[in-house]
Amino acid sequence: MTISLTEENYIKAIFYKSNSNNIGVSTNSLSNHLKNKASSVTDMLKKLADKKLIRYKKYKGVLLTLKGEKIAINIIRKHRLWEVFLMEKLNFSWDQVHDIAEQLEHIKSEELIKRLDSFLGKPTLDPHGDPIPDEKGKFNETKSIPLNECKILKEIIFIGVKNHTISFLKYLTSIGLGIGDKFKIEAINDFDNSYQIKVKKNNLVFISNDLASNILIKIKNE
Amino acid sequence: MTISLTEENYIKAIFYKSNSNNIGVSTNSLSNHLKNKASSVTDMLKKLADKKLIRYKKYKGVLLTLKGEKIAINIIRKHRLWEVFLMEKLNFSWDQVHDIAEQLEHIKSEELIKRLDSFLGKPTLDPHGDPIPDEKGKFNETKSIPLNECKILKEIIFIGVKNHTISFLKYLTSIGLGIGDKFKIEAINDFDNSYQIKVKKNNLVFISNDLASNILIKIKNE
DNA sequence: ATTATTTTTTAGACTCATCTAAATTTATTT
DNA sequence: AAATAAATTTAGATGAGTCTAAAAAATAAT
Ligand SMILES: [Mn+2]
Ligand SMILES: [Mn+2]
Ligand SMILES: [Mn+2]
Ligand SMILES: [Mn+2]
Repeated sequence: MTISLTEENYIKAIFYKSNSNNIGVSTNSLSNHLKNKASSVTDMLKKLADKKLIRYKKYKGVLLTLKGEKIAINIIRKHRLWEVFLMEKLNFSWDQVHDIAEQLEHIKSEELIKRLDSFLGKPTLDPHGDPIPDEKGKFNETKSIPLNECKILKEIIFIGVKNHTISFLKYLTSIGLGIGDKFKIEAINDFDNSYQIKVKKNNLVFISNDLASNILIKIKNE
Repeated sequence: MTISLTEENYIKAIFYKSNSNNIGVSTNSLSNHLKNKASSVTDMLKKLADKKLIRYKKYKGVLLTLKGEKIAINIIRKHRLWEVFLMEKLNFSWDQVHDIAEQLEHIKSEELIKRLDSFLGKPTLDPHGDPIPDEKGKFNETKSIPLNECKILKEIIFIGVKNHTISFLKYLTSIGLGIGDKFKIEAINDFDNSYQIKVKKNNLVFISNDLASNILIKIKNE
């Protein structure tokens, strides 16, 4: 059975929109995510259900089958491995890799991915701190919290981003923040819940609560 | 103007079928090459002509415009760079790279190709000895002759293949022949125009005329 | 110069992925 | 419990890319 590029993108979208609860993904949320009309989504859901990649009940939302989930995870694996390649080998910046990986993730060759994985040293995290599932589809999730949930002045490690837009990533770069960096919360303004942090020897940086909610961290020594 | 993957494959096919003489490529030859029906080819030729990528006169065959040619050469450049990547960095063998490169050549990012080119050390030849056009589209052709045109017992350098099928490439590998190898013609059988050659310290290998016609060589010290 | 053959184009149909507009179902308010 | 609003599906249409069958043009053979 062959799966088209379009079908792959639907499968991936369903995976991303799936909650850990067993509640089905709604047609509208897929419609928004994929920027297709809801009626187009319905058409595709019927097709994916025929192929046993999803479980679909009219009006009731949709869930991936095991088969569908495997496909989704494999695409994500490919996407993130290519992102590592683009960053580590071709020196792209972390805000440039996603769009190109969106294309590369659809290249069909299991052997290619196996070799790419080895070539890159079997990385476990992509340039944005997201875990790369292994060949069997296992994610190695490191638990993190958004910076704005941290209410104490602590030493912090920056381990991921919730927002993946180019402008957000570029902004973080501009204030000297990269994945793995340690920084210190110097002050929390309890009026607007904004932060002042100090990255290495840089000056203090002001971070709005909105920004802080998209910065995923781990508290040092914990 | 965007060019679809399908259109790219037609443009590439037209480029490959173009003779150095200014004779148009026929509908049937494209039909054979692409394994599409002639009627489908005609449809696409109309579309490509509308986009000014080809010059097309009904019943008269087709020629690439300068614009079309540029696109064709760029696709070939991408294809061959990816082949080098697959072979040099991911250790694929020369018979495995083509099919994957057929997919990779359609990835759209000029920046990606620029960086890939640098990463690979700006190679000028692909794994099959074919020239890689530079950023400006210039090919650096090295002149070669098919082995079966060489009628004297000489020292030879193997510099390319005319046939790119997996089975042919695998066979060459099995007799110890790889691009750049030097070998000596030990005998030419004038009954069937077959060859006996000696690769390095290996035993003698018998090469049929048919095989020899697909082996591109350069005579050593000439 | 006709006739026959081959090549190419046209006509009409199909699948995939999408859309708009209308109908239907589900959820929310009164 | 109706009425209203929101979400979802159905119906019908479109463009890209393909196909088969038939018509037309170009070539080759008599
Ligand atoms: Mn990404
Ligand atoms: Mn990522
Ligand atoms: Mn190739
Ligand atoms: Mn090649």
